[in-house]
Amino acid sequence: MKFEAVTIKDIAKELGLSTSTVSRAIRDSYEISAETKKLVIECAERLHYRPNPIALSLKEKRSRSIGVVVSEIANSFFSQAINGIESIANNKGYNVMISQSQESLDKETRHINFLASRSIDGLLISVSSETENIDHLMQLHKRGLPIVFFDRIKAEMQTHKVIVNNFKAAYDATVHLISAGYTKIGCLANAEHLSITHERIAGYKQALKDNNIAKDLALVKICEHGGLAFDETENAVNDLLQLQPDAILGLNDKLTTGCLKILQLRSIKIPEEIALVGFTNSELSELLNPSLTIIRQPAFEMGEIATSLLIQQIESKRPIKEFTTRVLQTELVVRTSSKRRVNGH
Amino acid sequence: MKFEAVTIKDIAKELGLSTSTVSRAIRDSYEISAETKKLVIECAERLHYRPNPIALSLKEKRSRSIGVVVSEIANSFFSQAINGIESIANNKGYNVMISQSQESLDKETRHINFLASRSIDGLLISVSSETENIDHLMQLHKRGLPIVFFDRIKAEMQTHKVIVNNFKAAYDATVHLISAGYTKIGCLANAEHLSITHERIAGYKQALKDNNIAKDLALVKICEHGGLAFDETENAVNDLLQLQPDAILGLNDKLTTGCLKILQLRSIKIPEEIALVGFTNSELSELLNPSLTIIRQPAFEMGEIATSLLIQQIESKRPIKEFTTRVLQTELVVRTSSKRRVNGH
DNA sequence: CTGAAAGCGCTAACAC
DNA sequence: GTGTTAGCGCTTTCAG
Repeated sequence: MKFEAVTIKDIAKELGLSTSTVSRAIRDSYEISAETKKLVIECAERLHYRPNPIALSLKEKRSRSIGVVVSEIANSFFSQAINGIESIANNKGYNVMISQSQESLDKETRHINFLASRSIDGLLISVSSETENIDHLMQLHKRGLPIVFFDRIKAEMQTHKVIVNNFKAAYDATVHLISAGYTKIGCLANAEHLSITHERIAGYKQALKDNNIAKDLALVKICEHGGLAFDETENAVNDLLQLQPDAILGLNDKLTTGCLKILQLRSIKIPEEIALVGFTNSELSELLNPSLTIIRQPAFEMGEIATSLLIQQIESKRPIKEFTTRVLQTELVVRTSSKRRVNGH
Repeated sequence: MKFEAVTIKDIAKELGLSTSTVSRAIRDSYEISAETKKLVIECAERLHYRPNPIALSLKEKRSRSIGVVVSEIANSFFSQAINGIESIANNKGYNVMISQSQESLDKETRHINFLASRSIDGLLISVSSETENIDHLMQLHKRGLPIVFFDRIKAEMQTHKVIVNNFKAAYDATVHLISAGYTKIGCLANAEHLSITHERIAGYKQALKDNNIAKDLALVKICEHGGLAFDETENAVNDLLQLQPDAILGLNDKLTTGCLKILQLRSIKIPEEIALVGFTNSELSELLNPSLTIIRQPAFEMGEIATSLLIQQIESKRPIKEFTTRVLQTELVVRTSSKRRVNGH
């Protein structure tokens, strides 16, 4: 059940040439006569010859492919980012190998090692919500694997990073809620050690402070699994509801939609009884019931930029010492779910 | 900027052994003394040695990895299927390489060739909506690459296939609409030559026939891009609306949600003015406005089954001659968007 | 029990 | 202009 490819050797045998001649002819080397070239090319076509990149990788220690690790491809933010990644990568002749950590450090580690050992030329990663320690990345990085972080970054590592202004995004969303008349604003966040989590929580808190609203720490609920475990989200929302907030801010995609679902299940009217605003890139957000006020990230663009930086680093002759952190802006799209509150209710 | 991995050679040098001894020690060969083994293992750990699968692939002509090609990972059906694929594959020690064709034959072909040349052991594919001719697949298949189709299959190729009962799914959905009082049912379909398209259209037509509703061919609108090009969908829906249907059946995910969006834009009330039912696996379908009546496919399970069949074929000693086509059942989830019609309107 | 050597597909000195 | 050879990392005869 093995599948045997045509090799350079087959062509050589067929034509009574040496493998090196064939190799050179195929790569259009100046040392080969036009005649031989024609012969070789013709024969290669006839036999459906395809160069074996595995052999190439072995030899050249590079593969013109880059690896991507995200927590979940079903997440619209990540699938859009991946599209951005592919658009640049393909454009520059790189292939993209995608894998998902499912928010598990173990899976993340396994995928990264797999990718690294398949001799990818570089890695794009948004770490899992379990990833506190990044030894698994550090090791590869020290050995020279170019790595670019996007979205969920780790400060410890000296590399290029592409993020959004999470602080401002959460700040603006919170201010929007406040100015729409909401004052007791709950917050659903994922794992605490993630960069995006504390930046977003910080923005939320600052907005409360700037508007003289006493911050109540109980109103911030952490979901370690970032919404992937529905039970956890449900408990968090239920706990939050005990405190009778008049609005909820979802700090990521799955938490926001999960919250919406729970509120619907409990027949809680949005925004009459409680307002809902959240981070999400889902194209369905405006079609939801009610249409959702969201913070949208420039996912596609983030993918593009991260990939450009990565490829630039891969192709640079000298080791790069100066690393940039690109910070993009988010967009607040106001819809029904955070409609201005009429007084009293 | 190259990243040098620790090789068996480094260990050999470190310990003053030959590479073959190290190789055998690492693979726990009976020929190696316990002492040497301990030494080698210890040293390998210390240097963070990882075997190089590229070298292995080159040698063994297999890689314990399988390739997956789908049209779009952002599609909930496919992302769920991929989760099913990964669950089985990882379980059996295989890695999964995912790529998306974006409904483009060209991209599909490039990805497949890339995967094949990376010496994947097998391929799982749901073809793009542009894929009529499958020479690119046939070639690899003839040379012995195990291929399993799922979802969008091609009859020409003798392989395992995993699909749902598309005919019945569309039939049942149409009957449901009819019995809810809708009689002029429009239909949004993707590229005509796709297996899923004609099976679903056939089911739709049969349901009309069985209920003595004259079928009006104009009510079936084809979208070549399967909903990926919003303009195309918009034109199709607008054309359809000219004919004043009282219900629309969306034959895939993007077409269904695209249609919902257009109806909302035009402030057409669902289901009062027009009912909407469609194929989708999105977890948001019940949260939409209105909550959507859907046909849900067992995506995860399809991924699992397809992967089991593929791995079984990969690991089979003798070439497989008998191929199965597994047909799973879909589920019709009735919600508000196809609520029973009150007479007159 | 361990080492030397060949070979997987390909490229790149180095010959001639 | 073309052939020979070594080597990328690893396994696997075949010798010792």
